[in-house]
Amino acid sequence: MKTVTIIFDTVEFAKALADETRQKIMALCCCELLSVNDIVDKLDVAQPTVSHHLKILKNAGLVKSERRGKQILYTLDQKRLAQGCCQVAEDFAPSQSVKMVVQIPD
Amino acid sequence: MKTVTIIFDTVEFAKALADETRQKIMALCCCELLSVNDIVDKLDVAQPTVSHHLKILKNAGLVKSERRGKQILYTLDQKRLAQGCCQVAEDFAPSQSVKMVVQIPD
DNA sequence: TTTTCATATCGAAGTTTATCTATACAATCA
DNA sequence: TGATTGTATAGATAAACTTCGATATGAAAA
Repeated sequence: MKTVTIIFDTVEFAKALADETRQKIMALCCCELLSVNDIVDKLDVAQPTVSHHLKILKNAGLVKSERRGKQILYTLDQKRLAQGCCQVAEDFAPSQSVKMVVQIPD
Repeated sequence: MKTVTIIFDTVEFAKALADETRQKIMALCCCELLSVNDIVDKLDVAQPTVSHHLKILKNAGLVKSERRGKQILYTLDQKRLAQGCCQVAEDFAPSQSVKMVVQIPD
């Protein structure tokens, strides 16, 4: 069985998650591509605030982005998020086996 | 199959994890009972700082404590930590199935 | 090219957080 | 009881973070 270990900075990972607005953004762009303004429209915060949070999520590797015309579309990297969760569990709860059970290939 | 859903405040959970000193404390008392001074001795921070972080971890449900004489022993609640990780993955990465595969009963 | 639209960056204000020293509290020991 | 030991709390300070308005940047449209 081949095992690939992903190196994660668990502090940066946790910090990226540790904000209510960021969690709302993550929930919004969890399963779809959204522009910055799409997110602004659905939250009660200003556009620079959303950009700021997206940057933090991006630096932590939790969102991917692509330009489409004038817009930049963001989406949550679910796989990476799940990997981060698994690593935290592995690092701190080794007696509890937490795994990504089913991973549907692209 | 009986399923028990644990209600977790994922923001509080992530905030509890989002500090380097707290992650060090978690790693230390992950698999054993340690007194506050045990932890102080192994880290380069003052005793009140350790108490402060233990309180945050306790409020998040991530550590359990018990008094033994003058000391108070702390240990990480691995199960709860693993549950928190699973819930974050479930909430934000529903396409990735993250489960506690094996859970050894007490 | 100029204008418009979408996003990023800057700088400031207010809040939260981490850390320390000093001190209070709680349990044991003499 | 009084002293000692271990932990928690209080208060202060500095750093980090969130948020905003203003503005810069970059791409597309006129």
